[in-house]
Amino acid sequence: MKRIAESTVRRLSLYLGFLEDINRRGTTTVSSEELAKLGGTTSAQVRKDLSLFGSFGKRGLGYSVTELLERLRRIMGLERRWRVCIIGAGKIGAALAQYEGFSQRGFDVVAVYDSNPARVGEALGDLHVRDVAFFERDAESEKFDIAVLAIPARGAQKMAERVARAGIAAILNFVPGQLTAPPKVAMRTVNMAMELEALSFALTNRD
Amino acid sequence: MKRIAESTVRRLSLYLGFLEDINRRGTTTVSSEELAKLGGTTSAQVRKDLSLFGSFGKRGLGYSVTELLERLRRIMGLERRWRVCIIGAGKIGAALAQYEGFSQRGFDVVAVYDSNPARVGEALGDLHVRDVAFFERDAESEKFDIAVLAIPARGAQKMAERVARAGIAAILNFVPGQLTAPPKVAMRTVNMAMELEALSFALTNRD
DNA sequence: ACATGTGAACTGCTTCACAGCG
DNA sequence: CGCTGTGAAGCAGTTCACATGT
Repeated sequence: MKRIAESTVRRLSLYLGFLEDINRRGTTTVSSEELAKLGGTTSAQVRKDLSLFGSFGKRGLGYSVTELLERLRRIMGLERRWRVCIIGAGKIGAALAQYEGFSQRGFDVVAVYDSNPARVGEALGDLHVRDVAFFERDAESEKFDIAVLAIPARGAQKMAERVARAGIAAILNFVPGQLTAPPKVAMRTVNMAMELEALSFALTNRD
Repeated sequence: MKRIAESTVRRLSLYLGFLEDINRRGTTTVSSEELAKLGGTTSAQVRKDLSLFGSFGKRGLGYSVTELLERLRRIMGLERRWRVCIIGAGKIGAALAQYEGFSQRGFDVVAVYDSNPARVGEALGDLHVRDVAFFERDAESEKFDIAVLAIPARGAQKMAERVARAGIAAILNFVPGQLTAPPKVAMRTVNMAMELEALSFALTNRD
């Protein structure tokens, strides 16, 4: 399959959200123009994005909401559920562990780890924090698909490599600081400080 | 000033982080090649990014770490500190309120709001949660620069408009769902579900 | 008539390659 | 000589515009 731009993937994810709303409202048909308006883009962009994966619409009419929903779910890999482990039970890790939004979208947080003995055993929702020493053992039996890294920068690179060695091919990275994805691992980084700095830049350099 | 691409801003923020590390180590000079390696980009890209704002380097030698640090801080608007309020004291809002990374980078969380009476008054670090009914009154006297929205999707658009009307020109948006930035407001969105979906896509469509 | 699907044109970011200067 | 700064070239993503199918 041809390479898909990251911006396209982001938009597909957006469209999927819109379609879920639209479907809940009982609307059965949607045009590229309507999706474009919701997503702040153009109808041509929507059609181009979808056309990368096939022709799902009916000329003169638009797209069937349920059909497009199903197609997009398949494209995004959301026909199945994903097993997520969180590494780091600090403020952010703990908040993520209890965030309901994940399971609603098909991601089940099935384990939380920390290296701090004071935190091990602590309850987070219906999980309890495990010692990260057991991470490799568990990864083998529990088949984690995605690891969320929510630990301090120091030691994070080592941990990322442990994750990769344990056979996990995707990392969601909340580490504040430099982290290089191990080979063959898909990584997405969320860096709060960087987002705030972008706002600082925008405020400082407006018009 | 000419328009700066979002990708460029993200990289400048990265370079800034690297320079802080490098400076802490006592190194005084850095080349575009070294910054490129740290940031996973090319030396030409680094030079191009910096050249958008001036010529800070010395040919044959590289960049003075302290000078480039100062220049970048000025460019990013980080010579001053920014006053941040958080709206929503749920899991994510509470975690953000207590996240030390913000103040380290120049962002002071000075207030947290919630609409739920059960949460109002609760202590978060050395702040206590205020009733969002007082948001407008406080915004006037406390001069918030940036609002972090960490509330459910329902009602978020209204809240964004209250933020804008209160004269705050920047929003960091953690709302899971559609949110349109009010006119003249700079907004950055962090959507965890979208990041996970991008990983799902990558895992499903690899090679 | 209407909205999709898609080559072609366009825009803008990235990479190249080298002149310029310490 | 080495590394920056930068026009020019290359490439990727977006927008245009229209032929196509219903």
